[in-house]
Amino acid sequence: MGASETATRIAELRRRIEDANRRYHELDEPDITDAAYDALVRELEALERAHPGLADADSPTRKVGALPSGRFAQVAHALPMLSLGNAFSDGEVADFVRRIRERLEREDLVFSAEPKLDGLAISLRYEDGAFVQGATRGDGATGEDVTANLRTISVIPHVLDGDDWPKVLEVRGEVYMARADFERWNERARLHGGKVLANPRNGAAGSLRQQDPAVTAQRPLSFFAYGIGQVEGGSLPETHSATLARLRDWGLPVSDLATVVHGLDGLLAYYARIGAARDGLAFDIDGVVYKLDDLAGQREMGFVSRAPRWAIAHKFPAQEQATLLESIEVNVGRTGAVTPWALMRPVQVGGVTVTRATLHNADHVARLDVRAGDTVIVRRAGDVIPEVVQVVHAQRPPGTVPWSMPAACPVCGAEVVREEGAAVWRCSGGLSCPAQRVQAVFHFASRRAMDIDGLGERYIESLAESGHLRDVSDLYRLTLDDLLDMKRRADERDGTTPETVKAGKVPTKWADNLIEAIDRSRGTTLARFLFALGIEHVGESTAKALAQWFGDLDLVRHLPWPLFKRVPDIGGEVARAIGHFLDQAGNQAVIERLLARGVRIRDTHAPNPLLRDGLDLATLLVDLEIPKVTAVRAAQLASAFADAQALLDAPVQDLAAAGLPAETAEALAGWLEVEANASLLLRSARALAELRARLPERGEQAAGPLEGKTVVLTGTLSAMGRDEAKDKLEALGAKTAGSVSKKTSFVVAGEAAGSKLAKAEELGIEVWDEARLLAFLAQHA
DNA sequence: ATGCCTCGAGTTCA
DNA sequence: CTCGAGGCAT
Repeated sequence: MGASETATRIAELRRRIEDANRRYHELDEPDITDAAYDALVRELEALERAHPGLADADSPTRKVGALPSGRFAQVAHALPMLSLGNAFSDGEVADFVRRIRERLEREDLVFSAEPKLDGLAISLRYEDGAFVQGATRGDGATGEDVTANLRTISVIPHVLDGDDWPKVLEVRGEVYMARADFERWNERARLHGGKVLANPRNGAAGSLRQQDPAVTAQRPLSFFAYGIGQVEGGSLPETHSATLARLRDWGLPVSDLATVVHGLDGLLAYYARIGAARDGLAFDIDGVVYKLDDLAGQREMGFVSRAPRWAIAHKFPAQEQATLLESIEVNVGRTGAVTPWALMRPVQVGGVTVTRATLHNADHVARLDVRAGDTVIVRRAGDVIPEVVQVVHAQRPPGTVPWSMPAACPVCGAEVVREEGAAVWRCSGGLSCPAQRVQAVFHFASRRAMDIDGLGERYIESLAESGHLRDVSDLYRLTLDDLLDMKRRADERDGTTPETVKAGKVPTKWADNLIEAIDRSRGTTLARFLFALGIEHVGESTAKALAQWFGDLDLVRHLPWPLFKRVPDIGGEVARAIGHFLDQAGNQAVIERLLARGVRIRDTHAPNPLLRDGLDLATLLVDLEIPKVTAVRAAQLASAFADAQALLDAPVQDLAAAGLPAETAEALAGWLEVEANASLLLRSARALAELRARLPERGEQAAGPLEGKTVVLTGTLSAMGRDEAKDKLEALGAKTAGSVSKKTSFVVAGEAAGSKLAKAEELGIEVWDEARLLAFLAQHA
């Protein structure tokens, strides 16, 4: 970089940092992430160090934070509130420790370590044990008087406990909003139209800045004390840790994660420990803070311009980062759902490189107002999946255009349509769309469906392109040659042909394995088979229910849709979707071919005798969803007519004679006149009779020990996988659910159980550890 | 009609 | 995991 370029860069950095300061402190609307801000400051500091001639007394590196906004009275801090230097790596922490060791000429250093809350730094002034004034940090020397607002925070004592406090005591600490409080607040705000807060930090800052303390009082704010400022007329202990203990004695909240550690190893171990616990903490933190514990040492170390030399903030890798959104593409899913996703310039977030993130649906894109060319903020929240949180509107380049859903499917060109009132847009191409076909096969082969190991999306695509795979039944007639041909094409297409293949050596082991995996999948269960078909609304759980209640593929595949409503948790929508799927000749043909090519269902059994209760004409009439025909009317009809045929043959006046109001009789007659309705009624009645005939006597089925129990699994089990545990519990009659509610019988918690365990404790639901589960399984094996 | 509670579907990276 | 939406009890 030349001298003039350096000067330009320095000016640019100063301008951007000042702008960010203004937004952060005065507007409570940060437009860049903390990590990006830190990076700017560090770059500027480095340049200024390297080019002392370009230093400037007005540079933001010489100030701490921005000037107060002026809406509150100003308060000069008796002792300045300083910020901390940052460390982003173990090396920087080691440098920090080394600097202290060298200056103090001491080997064994004792530090006080504590989490660094993501909130708002404030100072509380107590005189004669009474809270008299509270102020924000402001620029470090002068802050804003927010005493009235701070008084509304219940954990801040108005009067200190005990009587051994100094006459004047300034307590430094952080006002924050706990995550659960933040969530609860926003939930209510969305429901009842209050102010929705962007994140806990902004929530805390904004709440403390209210002109009306009554508004602040509504906000769920908390506080932790972490240090002291001015002290007069009394003395405090000579170590930081003892000072914290004293503050706690006086009734001030101090984080119980604050502790004393020894040397560099102690610091790094603390960092690792808090980092591991981070997601489970009740509040957001962005790092940990280390302070030399003895005050004599602190005094000896002193300060550099804007921070103490005896303390440092060790930051966690950012979980939020800004990056450039290069384009918005769309994906076509198994059901034809067209979902937009963001393609971004690679960025490190929470330790992994993120390049893509889902944008869910068109409404979501519109809500975020995100466009190609935007700078966006990406987050990896508690889980792994990255998410675009926010657009930095201030950094939008000119000439961007709002994104819109393409009118045609990018894969097959069919029209993209949206159902009335629905959120998702779908490709109308159905199975003639190659993308939907590929996804359908991928789903069929997936682990929870037919479990064909080794059949990935890339292979399926290639098989479909070359015409070897038109539908899932073709899987069962693939030959070794088909697979080798497919692989050759795929490698050519992607330019991934291995050198060994070019040299004439064609590996076939993988193909043998795949053929074997396909063959193994021929023996399957009814639940897996039904799930694998990919019927709309039929996921794993509904497929299991269908299998359990009907027990036989031949029965299921010829059942008219109203009969499916006899299964608990299947209503009109789902029943119709199943019926619609089965009504299509093409789908029946696929099932036929699957069976012809060797797929065998191994757990066929008689229908569940509990079905008996709903297998009558009255229930059928309700299930058919005939306009105006309620349960009461259906019962009247069922007792007045011998069977469905009799009902069908009845003239309107007979219907009325059965006790129906004229309006209902007419609606029913009109419905019966439609040919399709009449035949559905007859088909359903026949199916009902057949199903009835197949029902076994209501006998005492071997009820499992967990019959009627709903179990939720969470965390990692060591002795078995989650799926295995799930199967075993279900074999004993339990129902396994994905989330904890008051209906949950008990929760099995493995290692590192998270929110579900917390929820269980909150609801007072029984929790089993792995040992208890194993013991139970062993006992009932 | 309203408010749980579940299920289904789509999704990321190593 | 998170959203949206279906099922069902109230």
